[in-house]
Amino acid sequence: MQEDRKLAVLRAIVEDYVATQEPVGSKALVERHRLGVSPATVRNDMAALEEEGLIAQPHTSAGRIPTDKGYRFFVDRLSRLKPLSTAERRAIASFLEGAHDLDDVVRRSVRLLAQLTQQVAIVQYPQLAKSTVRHVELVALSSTRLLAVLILSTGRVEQRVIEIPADLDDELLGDLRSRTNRSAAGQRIADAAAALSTLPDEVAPERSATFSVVVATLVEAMSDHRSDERVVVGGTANLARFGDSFESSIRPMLEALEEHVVLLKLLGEASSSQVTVRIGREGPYDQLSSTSVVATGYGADEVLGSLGVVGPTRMDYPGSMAAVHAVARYVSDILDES
Amino acid sequence: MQEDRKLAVLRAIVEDYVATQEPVGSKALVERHRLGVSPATVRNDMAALEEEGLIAQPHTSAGRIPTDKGYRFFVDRLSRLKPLSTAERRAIASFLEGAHDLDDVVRRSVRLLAQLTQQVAIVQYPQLAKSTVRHVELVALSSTRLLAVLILSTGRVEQRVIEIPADLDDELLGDLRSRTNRSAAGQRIADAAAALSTLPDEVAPERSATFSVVVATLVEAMSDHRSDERVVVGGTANLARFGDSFESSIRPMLEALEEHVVLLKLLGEASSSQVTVRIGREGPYDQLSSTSVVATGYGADEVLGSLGVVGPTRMDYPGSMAAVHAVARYVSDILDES
DNA sequence: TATTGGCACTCGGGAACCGAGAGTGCCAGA
DNA sequence: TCTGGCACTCTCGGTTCCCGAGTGCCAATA
Repeated sequence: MQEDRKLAVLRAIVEDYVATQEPVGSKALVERHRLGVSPATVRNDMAALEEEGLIAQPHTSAGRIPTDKGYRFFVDRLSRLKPLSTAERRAIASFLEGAHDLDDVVRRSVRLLAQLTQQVAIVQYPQLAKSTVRHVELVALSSTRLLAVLILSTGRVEQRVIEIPADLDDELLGDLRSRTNRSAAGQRIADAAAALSTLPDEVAPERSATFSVVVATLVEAMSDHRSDERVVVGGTANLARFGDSFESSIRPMLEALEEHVVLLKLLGEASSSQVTVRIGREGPYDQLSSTSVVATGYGADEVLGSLGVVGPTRMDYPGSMAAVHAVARYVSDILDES
Repeated sequence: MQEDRKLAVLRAIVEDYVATQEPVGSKALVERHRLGVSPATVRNDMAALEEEGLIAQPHTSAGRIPTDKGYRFFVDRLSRLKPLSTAERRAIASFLEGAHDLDDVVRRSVRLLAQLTQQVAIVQYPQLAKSTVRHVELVALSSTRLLAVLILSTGRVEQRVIEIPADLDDELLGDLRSRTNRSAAGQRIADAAAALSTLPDEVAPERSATFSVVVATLVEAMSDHRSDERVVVGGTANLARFGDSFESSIRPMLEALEEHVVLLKLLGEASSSQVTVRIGREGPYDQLSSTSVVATGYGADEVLGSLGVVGPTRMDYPGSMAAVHAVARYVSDILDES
């Protein structure tokens, strides 16, 4: 038995099953793919593949379907790179071009990814910790209330309303503005927080309290881990195309999609800038046993956040990986230049 | 035949059907509700109600289910106000309390609404047109690029990157800042846009071009209708509880939920501050023939945006209406005070 | 006149049944 | 090592059949 033909059979099974969503039999296989051997031979190969746990049959008189392990093998060793068509590239570029806002970029990316892959797309907002502070703006709301706006390099904007223990006047406000900006602007979040913390000690005693409150709020905003949980989900309607059983597949997906923390974990496993794939039960989530995640990090120099798609294990891995990769690159570029 | 008993029967049918999701028969009805009459009598009433088109039977040997018209009647005339429990009120308050951001408020509201009603919740961002400008901030990115940040009273923040036709220096930047703020700050969006438009004519000729570009971008940002389409959806997982047929009910819902424009239309029909209900085919959307929308506007003095829930026609109207109403009030309060 | 018990009738849905067809494993021969 | 042949297995779709819930109608009754 030839080893490479056996692998060709595995590849053919994966491709056919992904395309048709039906168990594929030996006869259909030799007809569709020019394997140059008879169905009986293929059957032998299949038996061997099943022995190795790469494929399985749902019931005795049915064709074979790939197992998680089979998909994994396919992804790691068999899948050929599927370059995007120029039309697709153009679509990506033009789709993301008009974005003038971080929110815009994120929302468009999700949409785009969902459309390209025909699956559920997830995009995480750039993580706070990876940003630098671009500007701190303080706007007086009343004589004792202040709106602090934190503008970050990634385009994120955080705001907080602050109650001030003293009456605001223009001079105090100006002082707050210039000192906070001098400490924070241009710094990475962590450094900015550190620099800000020393501010209250550096000003006149009667202003120390006010500075303390403002600085505390800013620092809190900078280290708010909850806002790192921000993700956007799109293409949920593609769940409908799964054709899969509702109970076993779609319901848990919907539930997981609501749980942003779970999603982040799914994405987060893939925080490098390489495209990573989680297949079926490979993760710790039992309910998602029949779904796979294709994800990657984005960001020009360092990884700012992750994005990816979620779909049934039976999905077009090469296509999804290519799309995820391409979108991540475009997003990285956009964030870098703005 | 007593008219009011007939209506009691209708109410009982609606309540039972909503609770059990199964056609309700005459016998079950007299057992569960103390109607004080025999099943036969109820059957007569049912026949009359069916005659009037308020209920129907899915097939001959089944119980009755309410028609859209029946639900409408129930909502308009029969439903008793269902005040929220104090526990629920407390939950709302504490849930929304910690929000320090418009984004936060919106996201928490969706979640809350979805949780309270066990349905899909939709919250629209406050409309731009209804806001006033709180502050315009301009941050230099490089010597020819500028980040404009528009801070609005509702807490919305819009930003744009602007290419400047001249070199930026601190003095020019200061001039831009003070003039734009003098024109725009405190004004309603429409007025601010108008006031800004005259700016380029008021400055020294060599600055006019720069002012033009900045003003144009600001005005564009203020009148960007696309960003009025912003809505957030939550509780999609509750779709799974419909138990309803997937194809006929859930798929179109998922598709509609992706189409934010459609959602806005659904909400928008209800732009007053009263809770309005759209039942089944009452809207122009054929695919959503078996879903209802309970929505209302929020905002303290005027309506800033809408929020509501979407669910199967067979839903708990009194409960949903109460929840929508309550959440809208809380959101209004929060937006008002911040 | 409104209500009620009785009764025949309808019809959906689940259980049981059955046959066709796809696919397999195995074996003997090339 | 591959292939053709063959007996075997099991799912799936269609059909039939029966049970029971629920109805409509009617005659009797308060």
